Amino acid sequence: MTKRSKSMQRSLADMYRLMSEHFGPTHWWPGDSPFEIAVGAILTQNTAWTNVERAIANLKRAKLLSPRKILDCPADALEEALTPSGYFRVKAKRLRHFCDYLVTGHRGSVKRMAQLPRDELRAELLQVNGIGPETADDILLYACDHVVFVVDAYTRRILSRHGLVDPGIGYEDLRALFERHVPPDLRIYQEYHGLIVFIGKEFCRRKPNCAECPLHSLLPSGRFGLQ
DNA sequence: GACCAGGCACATC
DNA sequence: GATGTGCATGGT
Repeated sequence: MTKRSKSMQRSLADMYRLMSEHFGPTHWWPGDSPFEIAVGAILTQNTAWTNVERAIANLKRAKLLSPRKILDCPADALEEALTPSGYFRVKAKRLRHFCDYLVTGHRGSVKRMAQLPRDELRAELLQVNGIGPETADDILLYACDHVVFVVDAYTRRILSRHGLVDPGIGYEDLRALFERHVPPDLRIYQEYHGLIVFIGKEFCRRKPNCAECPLHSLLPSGRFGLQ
């Protein structure tokens, strides 16, 4: 292992420890079933989680939280339920595409779908219109218990602000970086992403609050205040 | 009232 | 292959 690689390994371990000490266990991702988790992954695309919660509550109230119910229900009823999560027309379509895939390919069962090997399932999910790399990895990690590192806007922002990666690093490169340097453990990967979301929301939005951030001590000297 | 949020597909160059 | 644009709501 190269010196550079060891240093990255240490930085990512420090990051996890600091976040973990600050927040304790996050038990991320919320959801009563694997299917609900997958639905949340689609609905949270470019959207605040609070808005997603309302939409999921609507789906539950309308008894629509199952793949076949979603496929059977009229488009406008589905869109109405999804309204609070924003982009409701796009998301209604994306949800249908996913449900169609699930019913056609896996008899409507996320559990059955999860039996596929990780990379095979990932490739299948990426073929579904409306599921990109982050959504696919959310579903793999939290709904299917596959060990995969989820990269999101916060992950890229936090690592680049700490000088660990180039801000323009691509999704797959950043995922590979984590998977090379963090030992593959399901609970740790689930927690790691959850902690990044917590940190991101609290300290690392467009107007970052680095002074209060538990990761402050990891900032390379001279970078503080340059965000 | 402007700006922003855990993306993604599609058009255009 | 990079870059731009539409999609929509609710919080700050």
